[in-house]
Amino acid sequence: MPEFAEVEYFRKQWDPGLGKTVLRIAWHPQVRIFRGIEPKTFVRTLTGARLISSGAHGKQMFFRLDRAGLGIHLGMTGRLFTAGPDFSPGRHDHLVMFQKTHALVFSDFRLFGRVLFHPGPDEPAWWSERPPDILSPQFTRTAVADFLARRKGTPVKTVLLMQERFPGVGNWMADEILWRARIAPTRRCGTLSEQIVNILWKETREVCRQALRIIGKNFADPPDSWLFPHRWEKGGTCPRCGLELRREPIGGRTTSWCPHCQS
DNA sequence: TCTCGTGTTTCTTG
DNA sequence: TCAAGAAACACGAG
Repeated sequence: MPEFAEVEYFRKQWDPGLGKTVLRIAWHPQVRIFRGIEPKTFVRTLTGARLISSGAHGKQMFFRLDRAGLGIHLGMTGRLFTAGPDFSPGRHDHLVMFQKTHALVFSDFRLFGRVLFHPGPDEPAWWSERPPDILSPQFTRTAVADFLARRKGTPVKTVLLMQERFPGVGNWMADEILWRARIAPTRRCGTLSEQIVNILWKETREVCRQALRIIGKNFADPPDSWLFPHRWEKGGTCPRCGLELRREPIGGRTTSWCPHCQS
């Protein structure tokens, strides 16, 4: 579920814990989302640490504590929420940080999520070396054009899912962007004209901007004028031309698009 | 019982 | 060395 705007929504769910100390943690150390983390250091460092701030970049979140950095990726089914201090963790609640007034919970039943841990107050490389945010001035049309030019033979849908250039774009956002830009998801990057690449760049930013406004705030669904509400409906139709949408796997992901509008 | 999936990593092939 | 595609991961929902 979580892409760009949803990640921002989940990041804020731990806001009630900002400025407060972690009294104890409960976790499932054997679960694969914690791979690479040394259990003793993890528990010792987090216990007694204070949550300072949080940030989201693409699908990656970063929680800064006064003596450690905690990275969370939600994978397919991860979510963050806040519960009362007497919260009792369920089977899929793999990390709970208990504070005096709240419990900060990371839950993920499919275990495609990932927790990254960095003991120490400095920024770890996996956070400081992130690529330019799509809504930042560094996300230029030239950068996008260069990236596509190096992947001439790849379907454009597949390229939009590459996090090193399009951080935060996931399956539904990629489909939404291509639908707006009227580009068929199967098109190879090498066949896109400069003008089409410019439209793609512009719509990428536009979908991110609007998703953040609509979904990032309170997890509201995008309006009927978007492809989003129609993409999973059986016999779903294009909100622009009314003809039936096509659904097929492209680059290993289920893709919904309008063969009439997109070419 | 069987298929599918709003993601990433790793392996294989070219 | 790099690009492209496919498999693997885990489990609930329909």
